[in-house]
Amino acid sequence: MFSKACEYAIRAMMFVSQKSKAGERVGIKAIVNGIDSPEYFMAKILQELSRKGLLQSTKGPNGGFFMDEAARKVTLDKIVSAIDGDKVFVGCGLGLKACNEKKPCPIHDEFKLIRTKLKNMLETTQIGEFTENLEKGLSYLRRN
Amino acid sequence: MFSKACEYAIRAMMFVSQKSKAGERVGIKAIVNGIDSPEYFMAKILQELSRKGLLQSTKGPNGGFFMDEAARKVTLDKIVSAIDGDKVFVGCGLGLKACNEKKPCPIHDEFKLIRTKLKNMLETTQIGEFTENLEKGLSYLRRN
DNA sequence: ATAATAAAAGACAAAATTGTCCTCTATTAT
DNA sequence: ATAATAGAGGACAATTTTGTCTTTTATTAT
Repeated sequence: MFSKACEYAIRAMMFVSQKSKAGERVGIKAIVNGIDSPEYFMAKILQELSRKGLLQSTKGPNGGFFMDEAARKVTLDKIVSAIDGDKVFVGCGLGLKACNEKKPCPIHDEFKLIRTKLKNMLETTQIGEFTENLEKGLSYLRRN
Repeated sequence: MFSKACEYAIRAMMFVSQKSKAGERVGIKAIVNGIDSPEYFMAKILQELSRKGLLQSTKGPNGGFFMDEAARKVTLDKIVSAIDGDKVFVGCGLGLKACNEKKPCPIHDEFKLIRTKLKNMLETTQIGEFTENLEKGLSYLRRN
């Protein structure tokens, strides 16, 4: 569904969002430890997210990544788009380039419905929504 | 969503199903031409599908692939499982190994809903259902 | 018998994705 | 000034996926 890079991105954003709400900045090491992802790969992904303005960072001692209130309201589809592009949202389920309303593939309509649901879910879910459950230990971000 | 191999598999099955309904057997070349897929790669995929009993084949002159009535009633999820395994149906949206009801990832429930819809669609769609629209030219299988 | 075809297996190549490492620069708190 | 940290870029390796090619065998219609 999503690429590994995208999965890491989402989890990292959730992690940073949680810490930011508590007023903390988090370094790459802390993030990597918090969500159990590969360090250097994660660093590149965070740079990309930062470049696209989805999270903030400051250099120097006590620097690190953080998210202001606006960033914590960013919806999941923005993160997915930033890392995976729009392929999750636009491609044909059967890989047909020219599949569209006029020349639909056989599962075009059924597939569209699923995709609309997914899109809708991603567009209405803010990254900051998970903080509470994470704090309570009702959901979690590490992979093991 | 699906791998390329899986997309080819589904399209090939639709194609063979259509031809079989008309009483024809189709060789690999005809299939490759009919759905615009890479020949040798397609051959391996068809062998796999054949091995798993999702379609039939006969050797010799006028041999080729075909699907009996039972095969044409096979649902899409069987094809997906045969080629991609169950990863579409079981994995966590965020790539967490241990994500489950007890220790859900933050988007566990939302994601489950989407996946259930997809699963349901695949389980209730028979490969032979598309023949009519294909015949009428209302949907198509080539990628260009 | 011959020719046509799928089955099978393996080798290989190309491309994409994932992951690691290194170097240098910029910024900032102390 | 120094140290800590992110940013940037590039090189590279590992892995997975996709795709190509060759050879051999088995089967079957004619």
